[in-house]
Amino acid sequence: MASRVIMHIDANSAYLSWEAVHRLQHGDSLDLRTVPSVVGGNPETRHGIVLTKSIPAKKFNIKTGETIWEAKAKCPELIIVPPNYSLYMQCSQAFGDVLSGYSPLVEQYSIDEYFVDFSSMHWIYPDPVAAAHSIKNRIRDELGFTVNVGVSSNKLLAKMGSEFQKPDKVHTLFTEEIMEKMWPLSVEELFMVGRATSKKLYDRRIRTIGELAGADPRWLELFLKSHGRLIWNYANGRDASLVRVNRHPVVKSMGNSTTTAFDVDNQREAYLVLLSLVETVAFRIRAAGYCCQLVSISIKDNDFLYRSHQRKLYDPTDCTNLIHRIACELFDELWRGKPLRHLGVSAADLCSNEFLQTSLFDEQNEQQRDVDKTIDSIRKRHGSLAVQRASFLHSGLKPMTGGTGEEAEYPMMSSVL
DNA sequence: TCTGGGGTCCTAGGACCC
DNA sequence: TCTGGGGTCCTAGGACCC
Repeated sequence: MASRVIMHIDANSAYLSWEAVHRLQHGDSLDLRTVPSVVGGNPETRHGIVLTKSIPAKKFNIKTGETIWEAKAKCPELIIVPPNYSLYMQCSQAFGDVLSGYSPLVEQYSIDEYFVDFSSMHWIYPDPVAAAHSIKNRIRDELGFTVNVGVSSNKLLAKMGSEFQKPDKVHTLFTEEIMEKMWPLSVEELFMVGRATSKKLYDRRIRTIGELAGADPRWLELFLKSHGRLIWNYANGRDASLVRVNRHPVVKSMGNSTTTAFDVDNQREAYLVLLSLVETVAFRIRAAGYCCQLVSISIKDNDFLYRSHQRKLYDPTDCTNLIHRIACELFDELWRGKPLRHLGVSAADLCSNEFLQTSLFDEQNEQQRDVDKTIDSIRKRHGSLAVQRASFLHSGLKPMTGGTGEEAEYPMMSSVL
């Protein structure tokens, strides 16, 4: 088999770059990328973390995921802009459209990352590195933001390559370069080695990707189970996964969650928050033509203790009221009275709603489904606030919580490339 | 002045059936 | 009265990704 050519294209500081480009296009004179700045939430509503940072902000040691407050302490003149997800969806789309002009084999991996398979393109683009530069420059010149491109023979190595020096760079990481370019890096730089795994590895004197690659995989499996074998293969640059073109978004679950602006300490308020989450979740599963057969809720108390509870359903459903009723029952079984800062609802075990059995004596009757359908169509036409439940009036809560504004057209990344 | 929100996959333990 | 295994399903929690 001819060797494969895979590219991974990653937008540099995606949210922040897109925000910067958008502002420049709308007459702003300041380019956010040139000053210490972050895209982040609002601390007043307890959403205050850094989502993306500019490169000058990185020089102040500001990290993604830390609080706005910590970031400000490191850099008082830091500029903070709130996220605008529907803008990011559009940028992401435009990004993908450029890539589709190069190869039909394009896979969106997340909002700011794509894989492109160039294996069969060698007679159009005989030099993959030149093609990578062309992609990088075209996106920069036409869309106004920069990307990193990793070029290799599989997805894992291409992805690792795109992480090297940023921004606006092309890097290769072919098999013969692994030893020199990848093995000296610390283990936590390897895809799928996070905090917990890197601690276990460090405890056992494995600090670099090279040391992991040289370890005995059977020994790794003793304390990391199957994950040990996975990261050992990755450390050795082995990955046979394919660029999944036209992959039908086989979504496994749809959920929404929210950190409330204040602690929720009574059942009535909790039910209302759950309702606003279920409104969004149920709307999304109906819009995608699904029914769910598993409802789960999660809570986080004011000590950040996280717990969840779920229930399998006998009849699949996409009905707002029914899902909400189940969520409330699950809540009563789960909650032990501690004030809560976060609630979530998720619908899983999705199936098509095409042949949904309608039983006559439950909440899933024809009328109920018609009501949901009607409300959905009004919301699609006039926005999510066009119809809202009376229970939210004067509640201080949003009638629909969660979601990004637009439906994402791609599946979320999975742990296996 | 604390610490988001969207996902996927894996594991361990218990229930239940044969 | 006291004892098998194997298989599947369900649930809770944890790890990872962006």
